[in-house]
Amino acid sequence: MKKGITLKDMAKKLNMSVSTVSKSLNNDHAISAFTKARVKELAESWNYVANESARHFKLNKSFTIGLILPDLQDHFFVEAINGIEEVAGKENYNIILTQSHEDPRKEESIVHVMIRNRVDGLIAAVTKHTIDMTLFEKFRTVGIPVIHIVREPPNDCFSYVSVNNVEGAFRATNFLIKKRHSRIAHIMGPQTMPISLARFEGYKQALHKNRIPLDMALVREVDFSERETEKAMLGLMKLKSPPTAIFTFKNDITLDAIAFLKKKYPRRLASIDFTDFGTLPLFKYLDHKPVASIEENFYEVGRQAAILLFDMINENKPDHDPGHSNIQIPCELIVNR
Amino acid sequence: MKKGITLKDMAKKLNMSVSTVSKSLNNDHAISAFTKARVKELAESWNYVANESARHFKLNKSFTIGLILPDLQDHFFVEAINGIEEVAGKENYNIILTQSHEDPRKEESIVHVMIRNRVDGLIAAVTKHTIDMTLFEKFRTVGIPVIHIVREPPNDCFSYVSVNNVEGAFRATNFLIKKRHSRIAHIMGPQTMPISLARFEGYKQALHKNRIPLDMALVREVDFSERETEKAMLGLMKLKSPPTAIFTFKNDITLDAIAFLKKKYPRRLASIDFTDFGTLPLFKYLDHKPVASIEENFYEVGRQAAILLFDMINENKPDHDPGHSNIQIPCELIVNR
DNA sequence: CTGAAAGCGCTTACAG
DNA sequence: CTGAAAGCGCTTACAG
Repeated sequence: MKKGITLKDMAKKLNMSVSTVSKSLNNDHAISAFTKARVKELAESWNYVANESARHFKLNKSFTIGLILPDLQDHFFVEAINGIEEVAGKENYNIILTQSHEDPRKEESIVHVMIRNRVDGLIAAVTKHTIDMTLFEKFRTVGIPVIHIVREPPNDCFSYVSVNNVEGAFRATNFLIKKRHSRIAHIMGPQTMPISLARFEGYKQALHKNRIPLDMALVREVDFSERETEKAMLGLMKLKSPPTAIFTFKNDITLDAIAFLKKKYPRRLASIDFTDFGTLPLFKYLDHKPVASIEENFYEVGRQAAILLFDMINENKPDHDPGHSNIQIPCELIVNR
Repeated sequence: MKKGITLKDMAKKLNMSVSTVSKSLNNDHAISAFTKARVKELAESWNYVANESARHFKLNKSFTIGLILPDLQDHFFVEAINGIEEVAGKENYNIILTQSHEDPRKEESIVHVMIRNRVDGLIAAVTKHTIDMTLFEKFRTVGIPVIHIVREPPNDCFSYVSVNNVEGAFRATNFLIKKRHSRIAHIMGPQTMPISLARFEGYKQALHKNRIPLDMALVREVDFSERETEKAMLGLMKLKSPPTAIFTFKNDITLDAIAFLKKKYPRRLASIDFTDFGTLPLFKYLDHKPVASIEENFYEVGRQAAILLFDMINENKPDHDPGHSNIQIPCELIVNR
């Protein structure tokens, strides 16, 4: 980096003090219009660009928020980023983006980077394997507000914004019931993820409300690998009374399940209805797909999380714990074409 | 932000000077092992976390590189990020990530943010509509190195890293020729994008090498919208001698083209072979897809761009223009299942 | 309305 | 091996 123009350089040229130059550029009301104009003119012609590092340092604010996400390949994290970006942009904040790649050790080292860089706030989705939250408690110690999104933290004294999983699962299941299905299976995510339990809960509630008894033989747990999904599907299809509809944890599982049926039970393919969470962009090109999917509004999740975060940053009460918020964004059921 | 522990606090406690504490933590060889140990022990027990803002300011380095990308929804940009991240991580650099959302005005404001924040280097993919590069020339003025990726800058005096589009297009076309096609169409991207021209060039070279005359009736330009692709396809299919194979600019176009055939020319669907650029993640679930695709190694593009950038950052010769590099990453032809 | 001065938390050349 | 001091570029309470 070359050295840039400084306030001092301009002060010298204009025969005024550094303070006056600084105040002029900051539109301080104490400065005369004439002086302001002179300063601004010079700044313009010299291409003065303020050194933000110096400001950050002086003001003890970085005007930066940290973002820790597991993996940007999952497109919903990108949507969340866009929501966050919208709010951060308005506040003139920058975003330091990092990925944990689902590795808790990487997550730990990122957390320290964030603290060292004195981000003014943090938004994070923890890894699938994060169970120890003492890491994130450090932010409280140093007074940096943290909002968790999408992945529910295992410890519930953190602020958390996500979609309403229970409600979404309820709707997805209810949709199948309204289509006159009664043998409805659920392929759920790993029980270690709180979201899996929330969606399972919605499934149960929908059955209950419609007086359909819960049959645990129809509930299978997978880890998102194709192999596990195939195993789950095989188990379901081998039942004396196999399901006529399946609500799965998410799109990816549905696609593997459908691929399995295509391969092993092609004649059943058309007669089994799927619902799930997610809306993959390539859906329109698929010949076989879920009849309906829950569209998760991750843009809104990101936006709300950022709004919440800036409330905390701007209220600036580091010692006073405002309690933890828990925001659930409603999600919509989309009937696929 | 609460105030954290400072070097001064620790110096006082240990009855030594701030310089000694600083040097100890930085493992300065002039400091005795004993002193270092004492300092580090206290730092540990007090949970000292260095204030990077202060370091950055003092050292006149931000240890941050800026990233300007058009849109993270395009998954190849995410791959590029991962490549960049790998290198930046090793150098202990942070990444400020921004999206231009294909808007040159947004791009301009981002550029200023980057300069204000004194990033040590920048990696950018310009918007589809960027024609004026004076914006990016500002970085040269202030001595911040810039590498362009993926989107070739309209002005060729910038360093640029991308995949080898000419070679990829050559291979994709050649693959069709080897399959004994001779009526091979090309649906190209907008001529305003240099990449479109590069891929068209590869197409022409493959034809030429195989002594197939170029027939401009077989070449159509689209803007990536479904409507335009349909129009292009209709034109091709209405030819007296329609193509038996089509090389398209990218996956998305192929999918729209196939959807068009399904709708309007279902009987021709099976007999037309497609090749293109890109490898969409959902490919395995599609019933109709290109016979082969060029896999662009964007991870490597990002990695190489970052390596180049850090060479420039670390060599630290802001005045000396090292000339512009142009790196082309080879890409592989993948036969789809 | 303007300016002198202190200070944010570090690093580093220099002196001892 | 350790320390005193300067200084990075800003902002801001205070004095005039």
